[in-house]
Parts: sequence; structure tokens; C-alpha cells
Amino acid sequence: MMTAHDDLKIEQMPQTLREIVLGRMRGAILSGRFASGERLVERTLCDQLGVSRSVVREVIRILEAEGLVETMPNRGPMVATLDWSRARQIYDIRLLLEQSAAAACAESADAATKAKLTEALQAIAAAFTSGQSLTLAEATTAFYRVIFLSAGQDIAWEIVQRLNGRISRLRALTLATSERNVSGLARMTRIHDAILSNDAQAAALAVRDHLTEAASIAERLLKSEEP
Amino acid sequence: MMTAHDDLKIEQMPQTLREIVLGRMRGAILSGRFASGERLVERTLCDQLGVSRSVVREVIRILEAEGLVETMPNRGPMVATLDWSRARQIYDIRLLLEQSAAAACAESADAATKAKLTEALQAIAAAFTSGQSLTLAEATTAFYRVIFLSAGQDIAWEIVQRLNGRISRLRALTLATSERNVSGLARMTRIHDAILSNDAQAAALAVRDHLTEAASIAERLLKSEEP
DNA sequence: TGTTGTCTGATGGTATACCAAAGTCACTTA
DNA sequence: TAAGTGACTTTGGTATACCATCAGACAACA
Repeated sequence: MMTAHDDLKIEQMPQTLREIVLGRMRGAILSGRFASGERLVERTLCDQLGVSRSVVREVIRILEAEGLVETMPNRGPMVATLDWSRARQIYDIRLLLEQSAAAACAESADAATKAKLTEALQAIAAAFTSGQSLTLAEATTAFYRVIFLSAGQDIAWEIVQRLNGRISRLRALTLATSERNVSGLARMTRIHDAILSNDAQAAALAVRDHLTEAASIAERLLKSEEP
Repeated sequence: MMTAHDDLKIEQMPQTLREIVLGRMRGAILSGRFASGERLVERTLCDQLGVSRSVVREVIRILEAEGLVETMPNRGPMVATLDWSRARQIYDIRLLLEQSAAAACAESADAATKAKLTEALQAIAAAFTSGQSLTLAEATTAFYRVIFLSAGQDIAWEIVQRLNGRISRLRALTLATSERNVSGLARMTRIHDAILSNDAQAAALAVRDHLTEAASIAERLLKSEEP
């Protein structure tokens, strides 16, 4: 149903400068544009982004609360570093939350949810064959979003997203690892199938295997690069 | 060993104004000094706190990221409200994390940990008898902190603390509820005993019962006050 | 009565100034 | 030569003034 006034709608919704800068800086950290441990000098950022210190400082507070930035007294903010003991904890928490969400989703999934899930899986498959790791990460995120939101667990989803941000560098590497390509799609398919057959236990098991493997790959990568 | 220069030591170690204001405002929200849904006008806060807008704005960004404050476009920040569907999710997540932490703690607890746990339990018992609900909340927090940190799960502890902040009003009411006083201490003691006998499964079960009861009390309170 | 214009208050955004703390580095002195 | 000293620079912390925009209230007017 398309009426005349729809054409007049303002597209550019009021996105504040702060949100733009937040997205820009978050992306810069997640993509590795700002290296792990790199200092974030306020005035330099102001120049690079073309905004005032007020905006930069508020954005840094948000990133700090998200765990992406750490601030040392009288030294200023720097990109948070990640050691294996922390990464392991994050994988453990993700395991708990994602198992629970997958089980809940499997129990309550209706036809619409299943359709969305299949669609998301196909996007992942496409990203696998095309080999674009950025697309793959987005498709994987979309897959899990369907699981969490259809299970009515939006707060858990927020937490998982935040945790994923903190291990984003690892996650990108893990997804790009070749061994993952072999079995990764198969494991995602297993999760998908379990939910489609409303088998909560199988879904939880599939998630467990998937995450356990991801964690072990991450461990090897992390320990190999900085021992 | 007391030497002359010890007298010259500056007591007030570098706590930034921002941290002070953050603690003050967080406390004001958690204690109900700022009502749920109340608007937080920046310049009014500046007057009340005696600081500049820069500080207030940065603190609001932090509280926003913590989920204690919600900001509507062109309306400004307000204290976040809590409905049962969200509170239920928070109790579910706490259940997962606290069960896991209690089990891990039970498996790995050594003598020192057990001693600290017993000490924390005694503090809870003292708070129960004295009937001070603020002290009780702090003692309960300390009890769980021992569990999480001795299990090496400091990230999960961060998450639980943040979630507890969002349901703090409920939590205070729950702890103060009389039925809880009857069984509450018994349940905490059950958790304590399970960990001291290194029985992971019993610890997880005790936590589950404890939280399930807290959630059901919270549900009644929340649904009775705003249906 | 309903529309319109105006006004006020609050926010978002920016720039700037000042101060304090910490690091740097050359210079002086024992 | 080596240690200490003091000035300079960088950076973070805080305060304040200014402007644009938006929402809600309210009065004037047709």
C-alpha cells in the first residue's frame, strides 16, 4: 500500500554526529585499522575525524564501556588488548548463551522463523563459496541474530554482540581459517537442521561443537602470534 | 616502617571527577533517588552536582552503555524503565552465568577460597539478623564476587554486575521481601555448603533454586505494581 | 474550534581557554 | 661522567560560551 505522502518522507533520519563517529571508530577498531594496544590520542582523532574533542571524548567513553578501549590514568585511552585467558572466558560465556538461545529457538520455532533461518544459512553458504570474509562475518551474525531474537532473547543478543566485538579480530581470523571452511558450513547446517526439526538438545549440541572448535582455533592463533 | 616522608603522602589519589560523578549518579539511580523513567536534564544535573556539562555528558554516555539510562533523540536522557519481559531475560542470563560460576568454583575451590566464602556467608547472616537491606545487598554481592573471581570468571562477573544494576530496584525489593528472609539465608547456605564439599552439581542446583525463587518474587512484585 | 505563529526550554554540537600531570631533553654541577 | 635539575611539550581534565535545532506550550487569529 503506497500512498502519496510516502514519497515525501525524509530518509536521512537524525543521526547525530556522535553516532557517526562511534560507528566510524568502532569499525576502525574492529577492522584492525587501529591496532591492538595502539594509543588513541584525542586531538589526533579530532583532526582525523574532523570533529571537536567533546564528541571524541563521549565516543571514547562509550567504547570504554563496551570493552573495546581501555583508559589508563594520565596516559589516555588505547585499544584494548586481548589475551587468551580473557578470550577463553568470552568463548565460555558465548557457549552458555548461544546454547540456551539455540535450544529455546528450536523449541519455539514456527514456519516464519524457519524460513528466515534457512535464508540466513543460504547467505552463509554463498559467502563461503565467494570467500569474502567480511560478508561471511555479517552473514554469520545475521544467522545468530535470527536465533536469538526469535527466542525472545534480545538482551542476551546484546551481550553476545558486545562480546563478539571484543574478540572481533580473533573471530575474523577464525572464520577465515581454512579448516573452518571445510567443516564450518557443515556445522552451521547442523544447527539449522536441528532447529528446523525442533530438536532443542541437538541444537545445543551442534552449537557446542561449533563454538568449541572456534575456540580451539582461536587459542592456537592467539598463542602462536604472541607467546 | 614509618619514615618522615610518609606524612607527606597525598591521600586523595587520582580519582577523576568523572569517576566521582559516575558513582554518584549510578548510586542515585540504583537507590531510586532518580525514579524510573525520570528525565535527566543535563544542566539541572550540572547544578545539582556542581560540575560542568562535559563531565555530565560523558557520564551519561557511560550509564547509557550500561543500560541504566536511555536517550531519546531530541528529548535527552532518562532513567531506563524495566518491564517483566526484560527482567525475566536478565534472570535467565544470570541463571546461566551463576550456575556455571558456582559449578566451576566448586570444582576448583581451595582452602583459601572456602575460607573467604564462609566469611562472606557470615556477613550475609549478620545482615539478615540486623535487617539492613543495603548491607544485605552488599554482602550478597560480595558472596557472589568470591564465587566468580575464584572461578577465574571476571568477565562473567562484570556482566552479572551490569545486569544486576539494571534490576537493582527489583533486587532490593526481592531481598527485602519477608518470605525471602525465611528461606534466603538457607539457600545461600546451601550454595556455600555445596562449594565447600566441592560438589559442582549440587552448587549449580542450589543456585538454580535460589534464582528461580528470586525471579518468581520479582515477577509478582513487578506485575502487582504496574499491570 | 481549529489553525498558525511564536516563545521557551532542552539538547546536540562546537570551539576555546585554563590547569594539572607526566614525559622529554638539554644543561648544569658534583 | 653521571646524576640531578629545570624548562618545554604533550596530553588529559574541566569549565564555559556560543549556535542550531527540535519539541512542547501557549496565545493570537480566522
